[in-house]
Amino acid sequence: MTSLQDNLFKTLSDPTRRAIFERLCREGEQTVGALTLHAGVSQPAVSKHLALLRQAGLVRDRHEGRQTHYRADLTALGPLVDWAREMAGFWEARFDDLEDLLKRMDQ
Amino acid sequence: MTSLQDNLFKTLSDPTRRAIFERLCREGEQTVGALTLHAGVSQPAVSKHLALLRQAGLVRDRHEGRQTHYRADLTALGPLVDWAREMAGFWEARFDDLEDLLKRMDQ
DNA sequence: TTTACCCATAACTCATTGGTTATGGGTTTG
DNA sequence: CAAACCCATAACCAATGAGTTATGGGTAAA
Repeated sequence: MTSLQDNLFKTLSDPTRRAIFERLCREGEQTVGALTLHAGVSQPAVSKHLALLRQAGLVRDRHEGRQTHYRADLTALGPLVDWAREMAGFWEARFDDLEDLLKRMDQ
Repeated sequence: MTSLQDNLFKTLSDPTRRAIFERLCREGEQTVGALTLHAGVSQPAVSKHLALLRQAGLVRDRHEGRQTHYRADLTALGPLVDWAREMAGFWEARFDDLEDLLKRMDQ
């Protein structure tokens, strides 16, 4: 019964972890060390966050020598957007005044 | 420092709570009692979930006699969708930068 | 080879939180 | 008025999880 959204929401609900993901989105591939410099927590903490992000499919890792490079995988956000769209769909079927949200989602 | 997304992700990360929200999206306004029937947890648990959903702006309540009606407010999902779009935007921007750079290197 | 470095895992602590039962305020019903 | 009902809050408990320090495996550097 554990849905796809479960892992995504849980994984992104922690601010530190989400910040790591955001940084990977903004600045592209980063090593664990580089991420640790700006994370505000210890290196093991960063490693654990990265492991969870990887388990959720939000990042991929690449080993090069003694360092590991991580990069964001945006396609994993699909189910999240789909979920929001589905919820909006149910809602829109009943009422009609959220043009605002739908516009932002449809673009 | 606590962003808008913080509350949204945290609030939606619990499966029971998200199921309550989804039900309100699907079936419209519901009383606490009706929600409790399908929530699989006790009535106080449902009340606490609803309080958190309300705090996140995801639901609104309406008092009528001795029962309280809750309904979903989808506009609260806006920041979540915006965030996903922003992340995808960063990703595309980097990609464009790369293409731009490669193009300049070619000539 | 020895040393230094990068990262992941283990072991543990502490705070958070989702669950429970108990209870009370407010509202209908008998 | 009395009783039943709906919901929210209080108080408590157990599990989860995010953080730490310690450590080890693997790779580059001296």
